[in-house]
Amino acid sequence: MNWDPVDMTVLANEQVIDGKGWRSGAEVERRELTQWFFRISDFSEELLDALDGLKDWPEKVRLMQANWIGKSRGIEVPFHLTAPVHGHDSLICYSTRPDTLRGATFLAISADHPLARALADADPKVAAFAAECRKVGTSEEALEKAEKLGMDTGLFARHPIYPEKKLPVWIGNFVLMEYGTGALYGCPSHDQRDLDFARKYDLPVINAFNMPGEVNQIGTEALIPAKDVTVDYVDHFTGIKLATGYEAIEASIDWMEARGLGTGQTRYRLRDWGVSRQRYWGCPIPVVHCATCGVVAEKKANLPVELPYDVSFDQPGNPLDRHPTWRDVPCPNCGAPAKRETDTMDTFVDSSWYFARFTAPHAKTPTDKAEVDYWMNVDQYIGGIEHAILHLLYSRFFARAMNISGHLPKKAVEPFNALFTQGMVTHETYATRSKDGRPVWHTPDDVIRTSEGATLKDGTQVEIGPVIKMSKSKKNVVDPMDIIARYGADTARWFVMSDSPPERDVEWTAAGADATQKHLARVWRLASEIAEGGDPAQDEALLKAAHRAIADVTAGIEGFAFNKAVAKLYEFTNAFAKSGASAATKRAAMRILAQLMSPMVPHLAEEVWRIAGGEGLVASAPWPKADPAMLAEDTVTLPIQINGKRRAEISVPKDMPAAEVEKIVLADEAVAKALAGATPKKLIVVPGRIVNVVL
RNA sequence: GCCCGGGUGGCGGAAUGGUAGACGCAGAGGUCUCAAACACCUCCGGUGCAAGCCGUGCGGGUUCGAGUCCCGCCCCGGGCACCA
Repeated sequence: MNWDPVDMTVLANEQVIDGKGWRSGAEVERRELTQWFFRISDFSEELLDALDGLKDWPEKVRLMQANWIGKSRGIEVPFHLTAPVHGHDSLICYSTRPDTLRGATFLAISADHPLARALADADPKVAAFAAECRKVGTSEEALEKAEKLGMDTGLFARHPIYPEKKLPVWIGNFVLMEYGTGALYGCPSHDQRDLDFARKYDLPVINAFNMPGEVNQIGTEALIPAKDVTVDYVDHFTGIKLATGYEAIEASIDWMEARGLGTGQTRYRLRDWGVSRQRYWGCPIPVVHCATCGVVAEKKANLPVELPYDVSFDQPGNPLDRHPTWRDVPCPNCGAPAKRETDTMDTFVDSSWYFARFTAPHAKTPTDKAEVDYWMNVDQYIGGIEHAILHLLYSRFFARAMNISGHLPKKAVEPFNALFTQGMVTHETYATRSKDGRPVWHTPDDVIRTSEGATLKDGTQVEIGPVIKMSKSKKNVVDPMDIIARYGADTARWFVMSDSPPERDVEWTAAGADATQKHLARVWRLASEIAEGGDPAQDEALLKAAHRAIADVTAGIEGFAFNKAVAKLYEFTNAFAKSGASAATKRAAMRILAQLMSPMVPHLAEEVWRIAGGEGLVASAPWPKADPAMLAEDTVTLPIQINGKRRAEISVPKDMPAAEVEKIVLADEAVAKALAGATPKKLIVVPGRIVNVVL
């Protein structure tokens, strides 16, 4: 945990700025606490495998989750110390690249490794270095970006394959106790981090392989080809010469296992889910600590344990720790005075199953069997991309756990059938400064923005900040109610849908809302002004446009491409406005337009539907179906390219044979001119698409 | 640092490897009007009198043809396990 030694409190990663506490400014330390975990790691393989079945999830989200779970094939190799130290006679190193063992030139252990701790107890210099290591925050980002530091322990271990080689043992701040075994062997030639470390501390660099036909001199860049690339191994212990990384890794594991030098392992990067929070806001952990019985689960009859209401937040730390009447309870087992667990659960716990609770929000039990059976799964889940990993992975885990505990049916272990990740709405930020220099944020409503800058209404200058996602804390929010109040809900909805694809971030602007209203007024006018008479010869063209619109708008809506659906509605409206078709056909076309618009502008659509002669409500009319016969085109326009550049175009019947198209192309003026009597080298006709003449 | 996205006119954006810029906004010109508003029409990537040339973040490559595929970069955003 991040520990603020001045405020005596645990800090979130977000509250650690440049290694210092956000309030106290004190240097933050990494501390270990006894904590509660959910054993999500038991589900690593299952959560990974099941990703393949999530057909209606974005590929990128499945990829991110797969990488997060991080399945890897590797080996545990004991390196024997030249002499036992503090009861340790070997260091077990984990590596995913056992094929590079030849290049191992040092060992590195985490500052939290048992051996490092034993050394620290005995040597203040090691203790000081370990303390230095712990000053780096707990986030993976902080650890990765921190300068790589090491301390030579003076110990040596023998190389398991080349026992004459003695490798120095270092403590490294980049070695994580949480991953692998907390110890690794450094192979600088084929790992950038190891190489940086080796160059810094002047450790040897030995190639385990070269690119075929080369002898690679390693400078400051490690040689790291992809694992499916064939490389040339140097004196490999298995006898392998040319092999891919994958082949050599498997051969190396087999070879090591056969000689009892190591054990093949399948590991996952996914760590258990630490749910303990030293805070008030979170679900209490229903556990009591008893001096005689130990850790005891609260009785079912006493569940749920509720948070106390009379709490004060006037000092840092967890108010539950300072709340005796809530904290001090009898042991559920023996009845002796005992203490409640005062850690609460991560609020991700709540978001991991709220959708299941929503199926029976008043049930006395977490879920109601009949209701979850009926309502689950979620057909379409919509959320921001920032939830791609944590929330969505925890929910998948939780659903499995709830299935095992009988709270969810088997069908709901993947709770979200389809996922759509929408982008974020962003806006500039506006700030003035308080007396002590801290920013005071202002909402866009209170700011007068010109091309030169921005001021408050009283003329005070305002700093313009970056365009970032709308958030209450930065006050860069715009209330959609303002647009609704000014233009009505139909215009507001159409406007919001019309421009940006929903998966993309959008910088909010109200510019264009006026134009949207004009367009909707135009539709209303077109519907009201359908005059009797008209030319039946134009009916077919209008109906074709209508069916084209049905097909395109439907595809747009189903594909979450609302902006494209709106564009097609504009096209159809324009075609309608130009059409001189008969009144009956125009009314039929207008009814189709009303239906297609109804998801976005339901109120207007009902009115238009009515005046165009629609029966009942447009909302209850069945969605129109495009007639394939109406979508077919008889002639197509083919662009003609000469050497890949568009030079002319011809209009031909849709299924004209390629040979006939060729004749027409060769007779074309522009082509004849370019050819100047010669025959083309190549003539490519892509039916219905394009023609390319290669000279 | 690592993983995942994205980068196309003045702007939002469109484009199964096949006419780059659909559709909309903004802008320019015009018709109507005493005038304006509304509405309607035309133009609208850059450059050039024109033919043409250039153009989808940058540099290479594959292909008859690349915004789209491949390799190497740059920039922006999301995530990195205690922001949720």
